[in-house]
Amino acid sequence: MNLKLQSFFPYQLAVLAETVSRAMAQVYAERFELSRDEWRVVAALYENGAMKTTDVIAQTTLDKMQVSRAVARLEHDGLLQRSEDSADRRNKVLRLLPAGQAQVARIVPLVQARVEFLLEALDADERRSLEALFGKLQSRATQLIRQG
Amino acid sequence: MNLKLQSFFPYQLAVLAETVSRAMAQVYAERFELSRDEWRVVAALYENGAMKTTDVIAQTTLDKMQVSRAVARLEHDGLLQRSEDSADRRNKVLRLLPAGQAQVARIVPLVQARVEFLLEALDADERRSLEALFGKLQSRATQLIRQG
DNA sequence: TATTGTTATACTCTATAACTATA
DNA sequence: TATAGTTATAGAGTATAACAATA
Repeated sequence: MNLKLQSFFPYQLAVLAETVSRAMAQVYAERFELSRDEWRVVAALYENGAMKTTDVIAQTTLDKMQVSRAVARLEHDGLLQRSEDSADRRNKVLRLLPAGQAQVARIVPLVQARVEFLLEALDADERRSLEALFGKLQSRATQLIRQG
Repeated sequence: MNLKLQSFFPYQLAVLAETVSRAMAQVYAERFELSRDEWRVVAALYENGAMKTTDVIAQTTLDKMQVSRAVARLEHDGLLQRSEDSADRRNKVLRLLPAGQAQVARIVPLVQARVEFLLEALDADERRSLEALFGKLQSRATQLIRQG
């Protein structure tokens, strides 16, 4: 193994993720003024319909504070609605408003086109292989963190 | 393509990179109190010996402000030495001091062991393939950013 | 005029925990 | 007592640009 940053796996991964993340943020942040956390929240709601805050947290890798703040801003901007869950009044149920739906509907094809552009570089085998490699690495990295 | 975050490529990549990055930071940050930027600077100097600031910038994806601040703290902590370049007195030449060398020498094997643990999940073919895939994706992502 | 590196400033993110309300 | 969600606050990181020294 080589410490030279350019060939050091964690460095390559960090640089690639940062680059891809910026390429996506050029769409949802620069053109649509959403933060990354706001984008994750609306993307989850767009895909799943109404969700409880706890489920959004589970699906987005955001913590409750990040979701709370993203939701407050999205509600203020009229993109989503927050309502109580009659089954357990500690929960909040989140739902995109029409303006939010429309906003996400404008963003999604642009973001998908960018992802497609990235993945065009890979054939079907390579895409499958990438997915498998990510799965293995993710599970090992999670193990490392747990061990501390 | 699927917008569902869990199967959305940029999301998987961001989560993986974040996890790996934390696993590495557990070593250099929690045990050795270096920031990510400081770690990149000392790693580059450890690998290459004395370097001009501009070369550190080129090799670390950090900008001049990040390097300037990282270097100021590393110098304050007695880990590196900053001196002038007689050929062009605008440049600063950076060099690890013995204390810095020793510090990095303690960190490197721990970090390498963690990377080895991650990559153990992959056979030789898979490692090569990962490297190739990263290269293709990085070049496409950079293209996207340039286009804006 | 352009480049290297430092400093200033404002802004955003993050981490931790205290707090309110419900259960 | 425990959980869902909000608020407070301090610290870290980021972005932009002004600036001094040198070329």
